[in-house]
Amino acid sequence: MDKRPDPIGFGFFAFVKMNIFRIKSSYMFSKASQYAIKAIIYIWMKSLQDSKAGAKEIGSEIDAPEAFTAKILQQLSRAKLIGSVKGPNGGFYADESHTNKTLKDVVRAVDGDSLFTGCSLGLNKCSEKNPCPLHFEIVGIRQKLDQMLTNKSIKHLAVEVIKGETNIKRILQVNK
Amino acid sequence: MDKRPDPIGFGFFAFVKMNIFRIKSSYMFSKASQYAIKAIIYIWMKSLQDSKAGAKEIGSEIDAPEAFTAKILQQLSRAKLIGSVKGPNGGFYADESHTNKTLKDVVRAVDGDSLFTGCSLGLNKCSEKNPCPLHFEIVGIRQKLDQMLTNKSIKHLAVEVIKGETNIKRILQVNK
DNA sequence: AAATTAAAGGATAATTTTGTCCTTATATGG
DNA sequence: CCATATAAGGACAAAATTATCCTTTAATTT
Ligand code: FES
Ligand code: FES
Repeated sequence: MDKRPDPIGFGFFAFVKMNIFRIKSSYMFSKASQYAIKAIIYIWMKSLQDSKAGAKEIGSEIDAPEAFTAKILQQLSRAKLIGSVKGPNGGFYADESHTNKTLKDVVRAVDGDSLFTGCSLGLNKCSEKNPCPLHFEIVGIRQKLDQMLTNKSIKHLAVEVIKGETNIKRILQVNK
Repeated sequence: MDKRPDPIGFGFFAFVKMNIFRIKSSYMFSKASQYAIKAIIYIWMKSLQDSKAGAKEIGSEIDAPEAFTAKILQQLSRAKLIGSVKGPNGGFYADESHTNKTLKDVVRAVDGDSLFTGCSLGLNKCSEKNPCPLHFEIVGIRQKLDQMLTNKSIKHLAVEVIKGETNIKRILQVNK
């Protein structure tokens, strides 16, 4: 039976033995993937306006650390999800040759595909034959996520950001 | 190793300057949450058979490191998602007072609720008014996940494992 | 009451992910 | 060809997550 100090009556002691357990923040995508998605959308935005984007600019425009963003851009470039040019007026870009690349490609390039194919509860293998307790529920959800990441055109998402319908950057604390 | 097809056809150059970047493994849930989910299901299994489970046993039965599992069990216990008794014949258990606890409670107890309420692309706040490019697609998926984690009875999941319909432990490499 | 058992908790280590900095390679413009 | 700008890459640092070990607390059994 839990006999820890009553936070009201013994608030001081409660404070002393406060959070031993850190609060984590888990999301669907790793930070690297989040940055990658925002970066590639931004690159498409620039490319639609016939210009390239440098790593520094991208990092600052998507609220991501610049050097880390540069690493991620390398990965995207090596995976041929974007193009890159060195030197003056160089930078990252996307063109027709990249139009059929999907957000799923992006996520897989930086996170691998455990999100799509691994067992949600960490069994060594996701299997219909030996399903984990969440398997049949998770596969449906995962499939929806998969479809979304393959069907949504990155270019189109970029257009929406250009139109101001969606944001790629930290929301300012203006609204209530 | 992820070696996705290179549509242009110069993949072998890519091979030369192989993976500087580590492959990560991102899942929907953190490892801590995965262990927590499997642990609470196991505890229910034991409780349905009128016995308690110790941290060591639980760790070994769900293929999780024992000491780490013990930490997670502490969190579940403090969040009152399970009960615990010290001393001989002690251990962790679940009873009627825990029947209305959900897997969502479990995930939130160990991972917080950024998975449910945070922006999938890491904007400081998920908002309909200032949505990120994935917002309207993600909310649907997230809601499905949320519903699943609140509606599936943990007790019932335990019954399924008891019946052998699902697994909580590493799948053996026997099947093909 | 004493011995025993198991959870609670603290400290710390290992690993992974995230982030920084600096050097090297290379394309561009002059 | 030379200077410059920018991506590529390597090495390293910081932070977060995962993992281990040991001490303390509290039940239970004898
Ligand atoms: S077996 Fe766990 S998600 Fe498929
Ligand atoms: S604003 Fe990004 S998920 Fe809602």
